[in-house]
Amino acid sequence: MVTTFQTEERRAAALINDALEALGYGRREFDMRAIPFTGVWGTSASVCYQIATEQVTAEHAAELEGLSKKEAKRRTQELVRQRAQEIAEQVAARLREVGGFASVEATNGYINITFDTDRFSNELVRAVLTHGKDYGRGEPKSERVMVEYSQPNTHKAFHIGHLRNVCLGNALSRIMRFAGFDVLEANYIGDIGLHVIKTLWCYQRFHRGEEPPREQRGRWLGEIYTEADQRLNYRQDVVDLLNDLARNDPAFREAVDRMMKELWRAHPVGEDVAYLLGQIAHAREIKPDAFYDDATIAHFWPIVGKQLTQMLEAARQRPPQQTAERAAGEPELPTPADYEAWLERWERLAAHLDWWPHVPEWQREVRQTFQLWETKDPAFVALWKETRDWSLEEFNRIYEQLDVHFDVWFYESEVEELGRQIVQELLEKGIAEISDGLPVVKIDEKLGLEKETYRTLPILRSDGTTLYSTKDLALTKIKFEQYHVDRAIWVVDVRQSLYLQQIFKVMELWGFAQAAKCYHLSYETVMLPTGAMSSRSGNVVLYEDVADRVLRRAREIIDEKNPALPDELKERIARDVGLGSMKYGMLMRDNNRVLVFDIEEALSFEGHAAPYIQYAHARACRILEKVDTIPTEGLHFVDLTPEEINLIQHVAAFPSDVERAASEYKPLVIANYVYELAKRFNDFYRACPVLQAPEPQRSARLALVAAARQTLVNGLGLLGIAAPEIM
RNA sequence: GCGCCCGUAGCUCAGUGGAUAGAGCGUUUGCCUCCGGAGCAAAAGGCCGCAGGUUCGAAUCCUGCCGGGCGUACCA
Repeated sequence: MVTTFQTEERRAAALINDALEALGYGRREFDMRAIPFTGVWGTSASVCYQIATEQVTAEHAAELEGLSKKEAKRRTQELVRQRAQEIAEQVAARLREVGGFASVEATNGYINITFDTDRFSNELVRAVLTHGKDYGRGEPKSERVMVEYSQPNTHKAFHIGHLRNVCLGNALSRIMRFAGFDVLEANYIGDIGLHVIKTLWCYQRFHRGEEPPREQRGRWLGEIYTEADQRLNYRQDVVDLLNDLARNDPAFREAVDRMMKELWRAHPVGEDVAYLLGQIAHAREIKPDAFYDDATIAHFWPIVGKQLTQMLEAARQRPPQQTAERAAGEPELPTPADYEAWLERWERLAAHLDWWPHVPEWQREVRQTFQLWETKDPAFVALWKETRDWSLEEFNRIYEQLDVHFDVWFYESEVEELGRQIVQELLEKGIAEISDGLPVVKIDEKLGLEKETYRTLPILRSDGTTLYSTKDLALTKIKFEQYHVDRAIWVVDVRQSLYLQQIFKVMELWGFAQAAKCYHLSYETVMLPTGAMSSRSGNVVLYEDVADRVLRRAREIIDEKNPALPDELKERIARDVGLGSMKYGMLMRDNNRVLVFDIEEALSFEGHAAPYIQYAHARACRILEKVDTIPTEGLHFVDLTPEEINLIQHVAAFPSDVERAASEYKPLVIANYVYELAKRFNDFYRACPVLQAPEPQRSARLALVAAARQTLVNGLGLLGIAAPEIM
């Protein structure tokens, strides 16, 4: 959408160029920028600096030659600044003759042009009110874009980390569509793979016949997955803790003799005692399969626990270590908090010492279960389908709540076969080769790169089962060939960054021109104040739990602020405000920054958050509902206050920010925009009475309120956030 | 080793090579007889990690270093 504001900016640039030419400086390429001062609506050019620099360096070459580098620099700066101002004054004088601008001034070497606010405000307000929900929409573009996002795994929990993905992907889709692209929103469900096999193994082995609570079957399945993972990794987890202790705590290493004596008394298996003694004393890695006796760890564990408790006590007694006191090179001693964390891990593992002997057998069983899938065992496939639906039901409930709707649903299970065929094709074409017994693409080699950049991508397991890459190659081919996608976007965690670059390069090697327009919108991990989320350690925050709390809190506040509203309306507002707050929290932070999710912050509806913006909207609605019609013609925007100008200016900037958000794939641009707009509206609201203002001011302000309200709605809409009229 | 990301106010973070680096939270002090106080105003708080370089001009671009995170062939 080209606004009159932008047209006027271009006209100004053209006239400046005419003036430069007439003054003998020649035409230049330069951008116009908004004047950065508050309460002024206009555009500025810094082109005079360009010209001044050229002239100064030419005219003062001899003088500058004789100076030291530093002095020359300072002198140039001084001369350029003066000259830029002189040129700006000449240009300004000429532009004033041409006329058509409210004012033209030369300040600090810039040419500042202010707009005829009366005329442009009239045009702006009329444009916003006639276009309505389409204000800011871009010209239709012929390109088809597919945004693949969400990609949840069935049989696993949907946690707060998944929310960041959904919010980003959905907002990006809305923005791209609004900017004029033909957008397809695609979901890609991870309904098969090792995690599904593990879950189903654990279900069959330990939970068959249990009836999960109906509404929570998806979540229940996620718990089974966690349990499966804990069981299968049990030995490794135990050994990891011992290794961490031996590596990071000298006191633990020093205690090894005493601990081993105790272990020997309880469980005299010489080889194991000797092994533990040697590895711990020298902080060498303990391996989970190096034990002779399955019961050794069970006997050793209480001893470790006792030692940890003692060390925690000792650490608490110890005065806090001063960094200065510590000799150089000496490692930092563990803090009480370290010991508490270790003890927590110790306790969790202590609860399942009976698992240790079974781990190898369980791992075998999982491999057998994988075979049931590979051979499409009917009973197993039926179980898979049934449990898969439990998860999908939960996902759909969440998408419904978030107002997220996909045009295309892909499933990993549906691209396995095509993936295998593709591996064959790539092998035949010589793009892939067998290395160490499995098909891989040696990308750097194929591209002729000397430095390692894309490395090697395995595309099938050596046992013939499919990998994520096998399926992704197939899926990407489908996107290109069946959906005719010109530009494919993946919204995926940053940790898969190299992996996706590899996929793009393989598509390129394979001959797909669209590979050049593949884009990975990566985002950093969502962490908890307690650290990284990990389903195995149980440190996860589930989406539905957070949503429940946030919506309940929103409801409490509405009950407080607006007790008279009908129940149904209150419920709807609570949903709009609560969900808006959650979504905004996910979008207001740059995507390549780690996001620490703090529930307390999510429950606060004050300050820089969605409710602030929604509140500005509700205030605007309060004003507008008190008049019958919004005047749009012949308004008088004269003697404007700075608050009015700032608001008008920002409303006018919406279309170009939409464009920028789309071209940079950055929903954050809109998140910032909409907050700033609300802020400026609140400033205006305080400073400028509307209903009590005398005519013609009253009409102009009413129209401005209506325009700002509409722009708030449009901007929030791009983030998937509703704008309730009352809250 | 190599590669990517982050480092800005006490904390959490915005910031498109341009003019005086901004918000929120927290702290202190004010503002509801006035379109809704989920709001507003004021104060305090900054070697924009460090050092060079490019430029008329650098928080922004380039190089090196320091600190933190992540990735690096059969997990997804």
